[in-house]
Amino acid sequence: MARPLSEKKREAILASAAALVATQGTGAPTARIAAGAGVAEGTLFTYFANKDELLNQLFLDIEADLAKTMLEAYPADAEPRARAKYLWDRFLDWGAANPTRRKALRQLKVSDRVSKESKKRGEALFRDMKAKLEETLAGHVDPDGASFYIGVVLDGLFESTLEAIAASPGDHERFKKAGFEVFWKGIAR
Amino acid sequence: MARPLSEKKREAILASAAALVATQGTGAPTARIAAGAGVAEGTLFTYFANKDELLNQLFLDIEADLAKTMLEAYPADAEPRARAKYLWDRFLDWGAANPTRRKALRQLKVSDRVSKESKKRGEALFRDMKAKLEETLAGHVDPDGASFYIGVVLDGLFESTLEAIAASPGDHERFKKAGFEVFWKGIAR
Amino acid sequence: MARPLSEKKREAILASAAALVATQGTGAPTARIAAGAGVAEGTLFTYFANKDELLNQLFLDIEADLAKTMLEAYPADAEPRARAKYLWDRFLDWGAANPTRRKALRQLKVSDRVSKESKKRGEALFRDMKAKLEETLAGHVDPDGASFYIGVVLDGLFESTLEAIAASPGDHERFKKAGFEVFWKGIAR
Amino acid sequence: MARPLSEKKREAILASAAALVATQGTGAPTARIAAGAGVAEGTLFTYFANKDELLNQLFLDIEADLAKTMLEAYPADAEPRARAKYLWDRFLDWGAANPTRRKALRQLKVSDRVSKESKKRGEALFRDMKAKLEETLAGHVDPDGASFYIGVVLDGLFESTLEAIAASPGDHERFKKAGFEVFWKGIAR
DNA sequence: TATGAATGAGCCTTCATTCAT
DNA sequence: AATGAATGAAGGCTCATTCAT
Repeated sequence: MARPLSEKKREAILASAAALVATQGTGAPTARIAAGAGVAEGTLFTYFANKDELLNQLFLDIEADLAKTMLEAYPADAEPRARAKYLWDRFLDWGAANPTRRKALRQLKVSDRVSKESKKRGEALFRDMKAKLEETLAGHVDPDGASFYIGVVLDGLFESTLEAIAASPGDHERFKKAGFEVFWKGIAR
Repeated sequence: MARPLSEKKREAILASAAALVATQGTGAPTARIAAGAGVAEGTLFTYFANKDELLNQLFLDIEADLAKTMLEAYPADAEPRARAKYLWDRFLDWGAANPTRRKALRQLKVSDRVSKESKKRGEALFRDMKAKLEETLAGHVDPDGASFYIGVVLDGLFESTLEAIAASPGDHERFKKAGFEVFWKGIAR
Repeated sequence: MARPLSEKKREAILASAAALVATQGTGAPTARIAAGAGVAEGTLFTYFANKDELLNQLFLDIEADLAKTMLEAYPADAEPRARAKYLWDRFLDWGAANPTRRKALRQLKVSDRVSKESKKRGEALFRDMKAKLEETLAGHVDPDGASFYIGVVLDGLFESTLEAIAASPGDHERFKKAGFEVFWKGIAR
Repeated sequence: MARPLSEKKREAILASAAALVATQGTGAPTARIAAGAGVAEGTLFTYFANKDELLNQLFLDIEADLAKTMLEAYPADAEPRARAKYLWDRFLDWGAANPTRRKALRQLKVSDRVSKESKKRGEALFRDMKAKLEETLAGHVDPDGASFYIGVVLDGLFESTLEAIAASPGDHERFKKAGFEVFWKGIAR
């Protein structure tokens, strides 16, 4: 190989794809994605075999980013509520700080161009976190349906709360706090 | 009139659109939608001026269906918890009974081809129901942020619970009940 | 036949066709022509077998109108110049009074949807007039190429002069007079 | 650059467009134009943003060609009649030599797909020529309405004469000469 | 490797014409 | 005869992907 693939370009393409998928959905043209990344149309295909691969990689890239963010500096020794609150806050702050990636993720989640395989790999990234959370909540939750609460409810509340924050940014802190309360009280035994 | 526009055909087109949008998103070809409805390609455009109008009408059609379902036979005289439970159950049963329309709605909600105007009109359909719910909950919820709880949280929990039911239909009743508990406890004062 | 074809409707269709062909060319949709005539889309086809026939009939209709206008009240006994001037003036006044039909005619003349047969029949309508004109000019024109002068030059000057009048209506009379002078002097022996 | 836009292809597309517009008008399908130029359907749109732009460029291309032809080797020192005759002959010879482009021009002139802006730019190409002609004719024409004579009459006679030549090619030289005589005598003071 | 012109399948939409009412 | 919904071929244009440079 004369020149190795440039990681910088790969990232630029993913970033451009995120921005366009966020606003236009998966129908965003590869030509426009390439232009947004400052590379030629054809170059996109030296980094991603085809559009579907780009979309799947983008999905995994965002999921990995989110998962990494959530587990960073996790206060393993704090009391349960504080640990849960920590995850919740990280979650929310990431969403508020990355509106584009969050919107792109929302589109990718409903697209059948993201394969089941990718979705499974995406979930796997959160497995560790979920395990930690389950541990944390062991003494707190209503045991009837614990995994349902954790996986699904949290996700739903997260999405909704971010939506509310996006619509009314001034209430960021208030919604963040209130949302957690709903979660905490809702799952209580 | 030579031949009146057939309500049956209009509905067939909307049904076909729902089915295809559910699986392929708003990129589903009009030709395929027409074929699915058993009409000629051109006929679609005598019922809907263009694809965007079809998509917007589909959105409103589904929202109206859902709103109507929820308010039918509302037990205005029951005690608060029962009234809230009634809405929750209707919501969920509709979703479980109409997986295609629900998936289509999910796609339409993240599409920018559905206009803000349509989204506003969609919300209006639920205004009455939300008013009823707020009344119902007046004595129960934490007054700090009641509207946030009701509008957003309910929606998020609903979506998540349906997702969970879709993934594991056997747990329909269990998830339905558990989801409501989260909601009810979560928002309690 | 239950009801005979209505001459009034036929004319309305031709008038609407003239207006639309004038501005949009022969690509004007039959549906729009029908609407402009106040009849249903399908009705157009009970009066004209198809679009080409409509276009050809329109062509002949306009040519016949023009031919008739020119020969009405022809001063057969006046002196040559006056007779020629008479034709010229009629020609021009018709054009100025019927800008829509004139523009439509211009479009139809360059369209291959008007058959050669129709064009021949159109010319035939002017044969008589041309004969009269040739007689009139017999003593005046340069005999070398008389028919060329009469048919072609007159037409060209006519078209150009009308164009000039359309662009600057205030100069109607001036252009009418000047145009004739060019013709008269130009063809002089 | 990967592959520069090929001037040869651009010209092939324009030539194919001229041929098809000449016979079928501006309704000629882009697919057929592309095929006639030996390129893929899509390629046409890398050279021209859309059909209207192709049509406008074609119009300007032909006008520029004609304008250039007329001013080449202009005998600025000859006597007035000779200079006028020179322009007339060039005009006519171009038309006779380029029947396709002339017919296409005729279609484009009556089409509303050629913008006013393009028509204005087309006229500008002849401004210089017209100025030269006016100078030439200064001592010859009837001063009352000189610009009317020159701009409009010449154009009309030109068009008519070419039409006559096209219909009867054997008379080319005769019509060329006769047409000029009409012009020269017609505009004389 | 990077570029962007070239390709042609596929999409949305229009429209002349037919036909049920 | 009149209507206008129904039809499907055709048109303009987009776009993922290929490939010459």
